[in-house]
Amino acid sequence: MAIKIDMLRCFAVVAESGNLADAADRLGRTPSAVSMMLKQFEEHLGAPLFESERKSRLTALGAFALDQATRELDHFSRTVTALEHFSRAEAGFVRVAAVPSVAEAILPEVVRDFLHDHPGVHIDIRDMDSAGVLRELDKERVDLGFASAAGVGAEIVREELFSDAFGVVCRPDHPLVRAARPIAWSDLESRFFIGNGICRHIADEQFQKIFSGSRLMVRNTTSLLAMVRAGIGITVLPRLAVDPAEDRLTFLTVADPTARRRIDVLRRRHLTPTPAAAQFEAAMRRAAGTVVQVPRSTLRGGPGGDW
Amino acid sequence: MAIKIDMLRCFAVVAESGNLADAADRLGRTPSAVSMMLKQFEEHLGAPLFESERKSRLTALGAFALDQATRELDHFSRTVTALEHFSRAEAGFVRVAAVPSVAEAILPEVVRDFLHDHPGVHIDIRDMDSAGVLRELDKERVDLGFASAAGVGAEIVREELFSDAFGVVCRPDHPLVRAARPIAWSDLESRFFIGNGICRHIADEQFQKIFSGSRLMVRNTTSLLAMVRAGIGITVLPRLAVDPAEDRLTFLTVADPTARRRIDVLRRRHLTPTPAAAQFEAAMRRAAGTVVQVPRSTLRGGPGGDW
DNA sequence: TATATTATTTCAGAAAAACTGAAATTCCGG
DNA sequence: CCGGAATTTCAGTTTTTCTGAAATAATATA
Repeated sequence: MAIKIDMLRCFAVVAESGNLADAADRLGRTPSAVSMMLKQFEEHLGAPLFESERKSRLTALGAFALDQATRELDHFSRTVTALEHFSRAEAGFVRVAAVPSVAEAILPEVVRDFLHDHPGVHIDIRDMDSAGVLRELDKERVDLGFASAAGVGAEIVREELFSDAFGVVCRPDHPLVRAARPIAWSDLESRFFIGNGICRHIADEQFQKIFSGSRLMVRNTTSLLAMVRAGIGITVLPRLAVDPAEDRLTFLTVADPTARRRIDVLRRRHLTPTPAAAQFEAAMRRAAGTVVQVPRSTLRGGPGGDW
Repeated sequence: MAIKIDMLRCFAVVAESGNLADAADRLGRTPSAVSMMLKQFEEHLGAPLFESERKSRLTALGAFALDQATRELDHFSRTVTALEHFSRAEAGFVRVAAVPSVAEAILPEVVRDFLHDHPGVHIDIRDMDSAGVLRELDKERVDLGFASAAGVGAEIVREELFSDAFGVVCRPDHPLVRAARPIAWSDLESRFFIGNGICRHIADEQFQKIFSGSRLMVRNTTSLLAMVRAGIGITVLPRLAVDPAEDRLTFLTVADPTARRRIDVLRRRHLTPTPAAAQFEAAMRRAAGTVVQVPRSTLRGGPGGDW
């Protein structure tokens, strides 16, 4: 019979206890089981480990074996806990690519809690546009992507994380605010509309006419919102792209129910995520259910944008 | 079920083989046994180790586990071989105390062969008188003693290793050589007898008279033999105290059959020797049987000396 | 796209290993 | 030398692991 970890453990406990009965107690076995295991170990080595039948004094071999066994058991338990921690996502590495609005609106909270719950995990986050997210994923440079990806390749799996409605963003003193009802696209016709990258994908024809007629196009959200705050005009963005705590801006619901931006979780197909990544994805899903105070999308495979 | 070394070994072999069948072959098991063991391991970790059912690509957890398992298996095998080597005395340490004649006549050869046969073993040898050997043994500063120890304490076990006859040592041109027959103690009466520490213990009364009447006493063998070579006189020593290759000296058998010096192997009682020490003792016994060309002692518990 | 081929898993029973409780043995102190 | 305590042995039981056959899944082939 080959030497097993259990033999070493058994021997070490007996050697430390100084007698069989206590050792058996500590091991949760009967003394006879312990005795037999010890005998096996001695038979394997071909020499006695203890001076006499009373297991109090070690032979030279016993002393050497105790030292070796102690080291081995320690090493083994480190290995096991390392494996367990990794598989329970208490250790590991998660690389995330996300579009800015996710990175700014949802990730911070999720990451804070996740780091707290999984002390050994490192997280790497990059924000970029949807195409970039797909590219990173494709090159296996990230484990998880959060983006609005309409057409993804066969190698990428896409699952909806959440969707948020588009709405009109304007100053609180803007005339539209007084309407106190969902805004129709036609309401925007007479207004100064600032175009942006994301609303380009809203399907509605009427809106598209307004969009293509806009005289100002700003691609960066921060700049875009600064323009709106300055009273230059209004724009249309998904809910999450605008900080709700920003009181110099108002987000107005639009009447068109199809105007939603959908964010997917993206993963490489046939590539099991690290346990840490799987846990992170789960945390993101939970957050998407609570943080986003909007109904889930009724629009499948719809358009999206890079916020 | 707890993680076992066998699980790690199984997993590592499969991961390296890239498929079950080959791995099962290498492990000497059927694929089904390997499959089940792998399943157990995965269940313990709670996550898959391989990407698909074909065990070719590892998941992130699998890669991590392979790394850990490889290290662990390596460590484990080192531990096992260390234990096995130690118990087979291929490694270890033997501390020996011996009286000079043993240290000079028998030990060199035994040590040479032993070191050759047991590459990992270290040997420490000290020569001293019998009392010193007992003292070292008592303090557990040596594993093995070779000495003539008449009265030993209860804590020391004594077993005869060999005995050699006392004889007369003189120059080849000494008149006694011409006698060509065993020397009687009476033959020494008219000779210049050089006393030494060991022959003090020869029981014979006639000899004791000669001994006590000697005008020169030399306690160190080397000096003693130098005196004999110089023609100052003759002495009486055990066979092994005189190098047979020394042609400037002759060793003459004495008639008294009880005049033997007995060398014992000494060990501490209730202290199992290290495997290395046990092996060394065995080697000494073999050597005592062949190197010493004298019949075994017929004298039990008899006197001895410090050579 | 169906089919043949190969690889893996599942299942049930067999074999091996480990365990238990009782009895026997050994050891140690008085 | 005896009595109690500790340990070992023994026989039977439980647990674990293994095997071989059949089922299932994946891949290659026609």
